[in-house]
Amino acid sequence: MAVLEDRGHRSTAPRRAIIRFLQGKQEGFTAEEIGRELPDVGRATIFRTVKLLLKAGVICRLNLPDGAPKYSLSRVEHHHHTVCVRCGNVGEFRAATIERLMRAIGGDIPGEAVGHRIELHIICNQCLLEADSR
Amino acid sequence: MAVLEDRGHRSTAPRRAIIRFLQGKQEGFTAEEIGRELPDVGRATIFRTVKLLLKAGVICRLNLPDGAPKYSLSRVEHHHHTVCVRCGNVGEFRAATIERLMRAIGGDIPGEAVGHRIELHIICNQCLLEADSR
DNA sequence: CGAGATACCGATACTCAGTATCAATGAACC
DNA sequence: GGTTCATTGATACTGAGTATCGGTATCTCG
Ligand SMILES: [Zn+2]
Ligand SMILES: [Zn+2]
Ligand SMILES: [Zn+2]
Ligand SMILES: [Zn+2]
Repeated sequence: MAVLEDRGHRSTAPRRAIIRFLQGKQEGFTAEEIGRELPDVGRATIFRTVKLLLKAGVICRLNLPDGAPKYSLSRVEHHHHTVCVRCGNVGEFRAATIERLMRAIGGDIPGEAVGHRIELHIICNQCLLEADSR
Repeated sequence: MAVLEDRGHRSTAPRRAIIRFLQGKQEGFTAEEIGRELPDVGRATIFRTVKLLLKAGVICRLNLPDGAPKYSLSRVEHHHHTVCVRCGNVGEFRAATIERLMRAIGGDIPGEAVGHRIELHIICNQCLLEADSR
């Protein structure tokens, strides 16, 4: 995980700490959450590093309808997100059919298509279970 | 456009002003933009009314990667947005194929699909023209 | 290794979108 | 017209993110 070095950035203790932290995380996390777990790292540095990692494509940001944006390790190249509307947990999915369809729609629309972003809103299995058992 | 009255809200001067303003708008607009055009309406009231109109389905919010969220009159029932990555202008589109596909994908994914949100990132014709003429 | 250039750091103060509070107002209903 | 209570605007606040800046650590090169 020498993404930053590869891009000409320095390897520093705060950056290593942040990268190590988010490698462990399976779910999405907020910037504030990183700060809580790494109290020795300054707030500004957290936002700076998150921005670097975004640009490097290591993580992706998810702007949810309310609440702070969530970040998540991006495990595969191009992908989209599932978001549980109850608990806010974030997952990833990929579907070649979508990509093909979005390319087709891009052709039908005035202007030049350059990308897209898709969110699938779900109620995750865990939340379904909790709802049942109540 | 008696959306608010229909939902049991009162018809007040600020609310009428805001609704009149955004009926004229073809493109997306920000909350701050409303305030600039309606300086007599208090800031809090603008946000309050925007929230009401969101809940009523009259407008929709678009959380762009950076910058303030944009709102736009929602002209048709269920739709998705095109966003120009240069100028930020917002459009709407609909495609039955997408809806069918998203339903199918929802079935393949753990949890219960309850909705989705799709953004098509484009460079709009106007921005393409400007780029050419330079 | 040692020195110099400079990227990076944390603390702090700031911006900007949105929200809570609250006294005053004015719709709605009779 | 009078009562009620939703709504208003001013103001103060929150919370995410950014600018600034003096000090520090990393890199590079000799
Ligand atoms: Zn992702
Ligand atoms: Zn895609
Ligand atoms: Zn819309
Ligand atoms: Zn454009």
